[in-house]
Amino acid sequence: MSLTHLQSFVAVAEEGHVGRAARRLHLTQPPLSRHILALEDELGTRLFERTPRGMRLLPAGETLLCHARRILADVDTAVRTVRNLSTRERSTHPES
Amino acid sequence: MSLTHLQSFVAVAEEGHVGRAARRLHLTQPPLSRHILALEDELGTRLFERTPRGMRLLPAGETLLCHARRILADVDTAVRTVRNLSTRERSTHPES
DNA sequence: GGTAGTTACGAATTTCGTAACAATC
DNA sequence: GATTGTTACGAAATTCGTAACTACC
Repeated sequence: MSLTHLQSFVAVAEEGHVGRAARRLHLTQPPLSRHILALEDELGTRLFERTPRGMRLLPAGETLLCHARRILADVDTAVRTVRNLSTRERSTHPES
Repeated sequence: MSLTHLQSFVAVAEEGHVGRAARRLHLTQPPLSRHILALEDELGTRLFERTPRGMRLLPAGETLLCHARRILADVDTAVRTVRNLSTRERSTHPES
């Protein structure tokens, strides 16, 4: 499980389409498809139903989507918090 | 930023020592040291103070530690939730 | 035949571990 | 000189993209 896999998963879930999600992520279809397959393999269950139109979330996928969004948002918050903290520290106590 | 980097960070923070953290993670010191340096580089700030005894958390590191623990716990929960869900599904609706 | 996802496979990138280095007691 | 973290660098593993394949209308 990696953040890259989770980002890929959310993009495919939101687009319902590997091709569009790949464009959105500036990737090609095959690696993105592999991310989803790896995730399904690791979790031991299918996350999407493959339809002729694209990908539709299955119940396990719906559940993962909630968790994935929260995790990715928390990572974003963590990065921005620590960055802001260090910026403020630098402007308050300049060292040079 | 990757989950591997966050795991490495938490281990070093808890052990206060790259060598011990490396043993705990079944890794050698250099890659682990690089994980911390990469994290510090990405966040634009030092996370640890290097002492002759080992590594001591700086304020930015304390902040990140809270976020990192929560993120890693959420990932663990997500994996276990989806896995349990699929196991229950399989025993309730056997397909073969 | 067009649209979708997947597999094969070689190239590029990343990440690892050994060895050597630097710094502090 | 012993203990700590870091840098150099070649080897191993991962991940990418192109091309070819499969499946469904």
